[in-house]
Amino acid sequence: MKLVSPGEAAANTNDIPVEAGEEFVRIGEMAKKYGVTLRTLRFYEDKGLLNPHRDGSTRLYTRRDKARLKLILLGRKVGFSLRDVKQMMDLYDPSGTNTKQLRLALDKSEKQLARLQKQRALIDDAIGELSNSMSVVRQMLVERAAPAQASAAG
Amino acid sequence: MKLVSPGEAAANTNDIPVEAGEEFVRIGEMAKKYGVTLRTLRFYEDKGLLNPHRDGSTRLYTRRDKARLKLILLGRKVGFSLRDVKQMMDLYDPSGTNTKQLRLALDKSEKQLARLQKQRALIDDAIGELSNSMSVVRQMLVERAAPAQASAAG
DNA sequence: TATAGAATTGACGTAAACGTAAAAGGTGCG
DNA sequence: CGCACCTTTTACGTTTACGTCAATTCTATA
Repeated sequence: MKLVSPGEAAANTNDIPVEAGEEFVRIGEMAKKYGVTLRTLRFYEDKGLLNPHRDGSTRLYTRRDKARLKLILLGRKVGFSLRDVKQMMDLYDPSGTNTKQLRLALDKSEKQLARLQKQRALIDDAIGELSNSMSVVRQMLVERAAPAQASAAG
Repeated sequence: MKLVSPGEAAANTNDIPVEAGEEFVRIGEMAKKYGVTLRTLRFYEDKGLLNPHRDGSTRLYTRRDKARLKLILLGRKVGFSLRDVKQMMDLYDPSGTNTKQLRLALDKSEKQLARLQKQRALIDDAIGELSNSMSVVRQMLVERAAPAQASAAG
C-alpha cells in the first residue's frame, strides 16, 4: 500500500491507499468531517445505509460514501427515519433516470412536510397553553399574600 | 356500600359508593372521560402521579384525582415529561401558599418554553430544507427526459 | 520494545410512555 | 347457572438511534 499524508487537518498516522484519484478516509476522519460519532457510522453501515470499502478490517470511505452520508444527514434533519432514507436510497440506479426513486422521495417528502406542519401546529398550541399557564402562575405568585382563593394543583 | 346510578352516560353495572357528596368513578369511566387508556391510568399511578382510593382492589377516582389527571394531561400537552409533572405536583401542600411549587412550575415552564421555541425553529428549518429539496426533485423529474446531468443520490 | 492512538466486533443499556398479552377474580343479568 | 363485562396484577415488548463499555488488534513513533 502507498503512503500518503492526509493533506488536510488530520494527524493521521496510518496508511491511506490512493488509487486512480480516489480519496479514501478512515472512520475517524469521516466522523470528524461530518460531525458524527464512529458509532453512528458503524450503525448506519449496519443498517445498510453505508457500504465503505475495506482494507482488511479497516473501513475506507470514498466520496460516494460521503455523498450518501450527506443525504442521510439531510434526511435526518428534515425528520425522515433511517428506514425511510434507506428505502429511498435503495432505489438508486446509476444506469437509469431514477424516476421511481425521485417519485418515492417526492411522495415521502410530501407526507413528511405534512407531518412537520402538523408538529409545528402542535408546538404552537403548546406554546400558547404554556404561556397561558405561566401567566396564571405569575398571577398566583403575585397574589400569594392574599387569602387562598386560587385553584392550584392537587 | 350504597348503590347509585352513574347519572351520566355510563352503562355502569357495579357499585359506586357515595359519601358526603364525593363522586367516585372506576377506572373505565375515568379513562373514557379523559380519553386515556386503562393502562395509562395504572401507569400514572405506578409512577406516583395518581393515588385513587380503593374498594378492595378496585380503584376509585375522586375529583381530586380528576384534577390531578387534568394537570398531568396539560403537562404532557405542553411537553413536560411525567417526571417533571411529578416533581411539580409533589410540592403541593394544601396547607400553605405553595410558593415553592409555583416557583418551580414557573422555572420549569420557562425552560420548557425555550425548548418549544427551539423546536419550532428546528421544524421551520426542516420545512425550509425539505421544501427546497422537493423543488429540486420536481425539477429533476421535469428534466428527466434530457441527458443525465443531475446530482442525485448515490 | 514500550506505549499511545486508531481501529475492530460484540453486546448490553438508554430514554418515554405506554401496548399487549396472560391468568384470574368479582358482578349483575337473563 | 353461565355468560358477558369490568377489573386486577405481573411482566415482557415496542420504538429509534445510537451510547457505552469490553476485549482485542494493528500500527507508527519515541
